[in-house]
Amino acid sequence: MKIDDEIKAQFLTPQHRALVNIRYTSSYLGNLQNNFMSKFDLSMPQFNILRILRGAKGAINVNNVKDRMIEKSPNTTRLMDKLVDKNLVERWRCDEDRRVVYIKLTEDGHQILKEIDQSIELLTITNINLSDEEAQTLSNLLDKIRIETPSHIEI
Amino acid sequence: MKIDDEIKAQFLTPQHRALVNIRYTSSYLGNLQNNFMSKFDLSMPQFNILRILRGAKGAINVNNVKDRMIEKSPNTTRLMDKLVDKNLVERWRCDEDRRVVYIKLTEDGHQILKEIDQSIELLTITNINLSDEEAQTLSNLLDKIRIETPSHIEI
DNA sequence: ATTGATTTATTGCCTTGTAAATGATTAGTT
DNA sequence: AACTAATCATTTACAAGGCAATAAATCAAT
Repeated sequence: MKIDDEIKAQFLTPQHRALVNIRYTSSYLGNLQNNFMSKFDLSMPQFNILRILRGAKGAINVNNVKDRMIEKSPNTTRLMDKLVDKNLVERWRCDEDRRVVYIKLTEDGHQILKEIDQSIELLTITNINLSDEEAQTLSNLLDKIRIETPSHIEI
Repeated sequence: MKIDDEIKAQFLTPQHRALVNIRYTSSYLGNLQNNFMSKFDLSMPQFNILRILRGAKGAINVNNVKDRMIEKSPNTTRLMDKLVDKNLVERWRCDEDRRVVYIKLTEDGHQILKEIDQSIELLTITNINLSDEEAQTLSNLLDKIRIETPSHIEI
């Protein structure tokens, strides 16, 4: 459905419509993702951490995980707490630098990733139904929005 | 910055990149909005409710407000709780149908909206730096994503 | 060697989003 | 009239994002 019909609002400009559309579509896609992940008793952010750890092929520290998610570190710690509770990851303090905490997948963690891989629907949470060209255009426009943020707004 | 540089991840397809970009840009824009609104001791969702009430030009019920935000009613109630605490809106139960709750702006509510209007930066939270054509293209692509969600995913 | 700054990770607190259950009221059906 | 269903709003419970503050360890510089 077009954004104008889904939200009972009149947009003053195409820019305004696009902005609301970004927020709305993002939330829509996030819901799809979480909905899918709930079958595995995971949230999408939790799944992301698991994937990052698998990609790392071994133990990495919390900062490395944080860098690969675009989130504030407090959240990373808390998400990992839950994965530890579920026995999907292991966490321990580094001996050389005792500020650092290492983290890696457990066997259970590897196992659940395998199960998720086997689910065909995984496609639907890492893909969208656009052609290569359309997807590229979309990414470029989004990049442009972030690049051209007015300088008087400090982030 | 391009999404590939902001997120230290390699994307397998343009579709995957676009999907992450939507989520990322949405969060980026949401932060800008909340950052701006914090000057008025408001969050963006709270501001949205105030604008909806102004648009309604009088008292409307909670369901009407909910319809204009694409959100679950529990949240609407809670957001309104906070606006009541700040004395920006008024709330009372309907006499004809005692299930219904009406809500409207107070004088303080009108006042704060005026202040926000006068702030030039408001432009930056309802606009993005794209041309009309670009914004239209973006909206069309986002609409398309939502339309073409695979049917085996129930939302 | 000690002080001060920086880094790493965590905790606390607040707001939002979502799902499920509940309460209260009204509408509809037999 | 009585029973059931539907509607409206709220409460409860939990997950997640964000900011600020903190603890602990390390680095750096005098």
